[in-house]
Amino acid sequence: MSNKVRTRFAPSPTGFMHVGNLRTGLYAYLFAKKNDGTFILRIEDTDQERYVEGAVDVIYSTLKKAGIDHDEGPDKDGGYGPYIQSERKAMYMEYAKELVKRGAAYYCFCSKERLEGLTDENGVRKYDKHCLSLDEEEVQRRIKAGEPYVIRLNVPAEGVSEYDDMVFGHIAVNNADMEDNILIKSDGMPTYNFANVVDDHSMDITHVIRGVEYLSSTPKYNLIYDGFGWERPKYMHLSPIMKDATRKLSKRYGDANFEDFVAKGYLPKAIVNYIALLGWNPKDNKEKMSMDELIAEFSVDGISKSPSIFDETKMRWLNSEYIKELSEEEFLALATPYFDRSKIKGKYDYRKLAALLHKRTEILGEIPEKVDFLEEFRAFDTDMFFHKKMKVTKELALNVLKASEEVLSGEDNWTNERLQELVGVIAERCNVKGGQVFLPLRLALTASPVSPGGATEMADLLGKEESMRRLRFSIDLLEKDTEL
RNA sequence: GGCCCCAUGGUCAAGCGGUUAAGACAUCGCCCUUUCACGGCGGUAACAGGAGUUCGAUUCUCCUUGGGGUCACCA
Repeated sequence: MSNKVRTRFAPSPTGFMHVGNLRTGLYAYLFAKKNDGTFILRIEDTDQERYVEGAVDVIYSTLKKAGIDHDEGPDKDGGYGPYIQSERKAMYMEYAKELVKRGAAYYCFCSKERLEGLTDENGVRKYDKHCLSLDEEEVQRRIKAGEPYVIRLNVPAEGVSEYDDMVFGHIAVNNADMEDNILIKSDGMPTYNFANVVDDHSMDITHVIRGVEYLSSTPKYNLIYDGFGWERPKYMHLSPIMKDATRKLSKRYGDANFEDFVAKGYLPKAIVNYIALLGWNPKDNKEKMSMDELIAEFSVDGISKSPSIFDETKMRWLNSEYIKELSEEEFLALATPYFDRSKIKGKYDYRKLAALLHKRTEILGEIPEKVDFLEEFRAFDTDMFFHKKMKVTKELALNVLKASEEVLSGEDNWTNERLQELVGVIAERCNVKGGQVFLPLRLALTASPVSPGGATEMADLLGKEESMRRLRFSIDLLEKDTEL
C-alpha cells in the first residue's frame, strides 16, 4: 500500500456515455493527475440485465475522444486486475465469509414472504436482524441442507456513523436508520455495494469520487471497511447535473450523451471543457481551458455542493470559441462532411464556403442549414427590404437592384474585390450610401435576413449566372409587390 | 413518510462578518473595415422567507419554504 493517490472511474456498459457520468470520470481523472496519481478504469458489468453489446467499446472511445487517459484498466494492466467486475466474481464470496467470521456480517435464510411482512405503513421495509441470532451450528446445518441464503451486513443497532466528505464536509447518519443490506445474493453473487468496496480496497483506491446519491449510504460502506479492518478511503461526492430545476439530466431524455453532442457538431474538447465547469470553477475564473490547464487548476474547494443545470447555450458559445481557434484547414476538414450532408453537396467551392462560415459557426451541425439557401432560392417576403435604420425602403431597393442589374450584367471579372468596387459605382449612380446597396443586394441574392457573408461574398460564391438570375427574380418580385 | 444534503441574477458562478455583491453565457442597446457575421463598448438583472448571534449579516445558528438524494437479492 503506497501513499500515492489512486482514483477510479467505474462505469457500467449500458450504452452511450451520459455527460453527467463523464464528468464524474473527468473529475476523478483531474484529481489523480493533479496529485501525480493513478487513474483507473474499471468496468462494472455485473448487471447482466442492463448490459448492452458494444458498450465497453463506447466507454473506451468516449474516454479517448475526451482526452481522458486511464493509467490502468482492462486494456492496461497495472497489477491490480482483473479490471472487469464480472471477472472478479470468485473473490467476493471469500471476502464475505471473512466478514462473517469477524462478526460484521451474517447469514440470513429469511423467505421473501417473511421479508415482505416487515413492510411498514409507508411501504418502507427494514430487516429486523432475525437471522443474526442463529447459532453457528444451525447456520451450517441449513447451508448443508441446501437452504438458500444471503449474507447481510451487520449494522450496529445503535450509535452514529460518521465521516468527512471532501466536498460536503461532515456527514452523520444514525445506525438505526440503516438496514442490514445484503452483501451476497442468494445466487452467490455480490451486490454492487459489496463488490464496490472489495474492488476499491483491493485496487488500493485512495479517493472515491462519485455522485451524491451515495452520500448517505457511504457510512454503510465504511462499516464494511471497518469490519475488515481496512483503511477507509477519502470520499468526494458530486452534485448532479440537472436538465432543469427539478429534473436530473438523464439518459432517458436521450439528449445528454457525449456521442450525441459530438454528432451535433460539438468538439470533444469543448464538451469536456464545459462539463468541467459545471459544478466546479477555478480560482481565477478562467473558462476556456485545455485538459492540461484543467489539471493544473483543479482543486476540491472549487467544487460546488448544489446541483447545476446544463446550459447548452453556454456550451455552444464555448464550442464556437474552439471553432474560431481552428486553422482554416482544420475547419475545412471538419466542415466538409456537413457540406456533403447538405443540399449543396458537391457544388460550390468548399474552401471558399468554409472561409465564410468559420467565424459564423457555433456548432458544426448548423452548417447545412446555413448553406442550404444556396440551393433553395424561392419567393420570399419583400418586407425584408424595409430597413429603418439603413433608410432602405422597397422603392429604394427596387431602384438599387435595377441599377445593380445593369452594372453587374456587363462585368466579367466576377470576384469579390471587383464586386466591392462596383457597389461603389451603383451607389453613386443611385445617389445612395454604400450600405443601401449592400443590404438590398444581399437580400436579393439570398432571400434571407441573415446570411453567411456579405452581399459581394454571396455573389462571388453564387457565380455570375446564378447571381443575375436571382437578381432578376427579386426585381420581379418587388415590382409585383410595389405595384399593388 | 424517516434520514442525509443543497439554496446568490434566466443559466454557470465569485464571495468564506464590513464589497458600489465579481466574472461568463443569454438578453437589450451602441460602435465598427458602409450589408450578414466576427469584434469592441455599455445597460437590465440576484443574496427564497422569518427569527436570532453580532456594533454590523449574502456570509454564523435555528425554523419555514423550495429542491435534490436515499430507504432493493439495481448499479
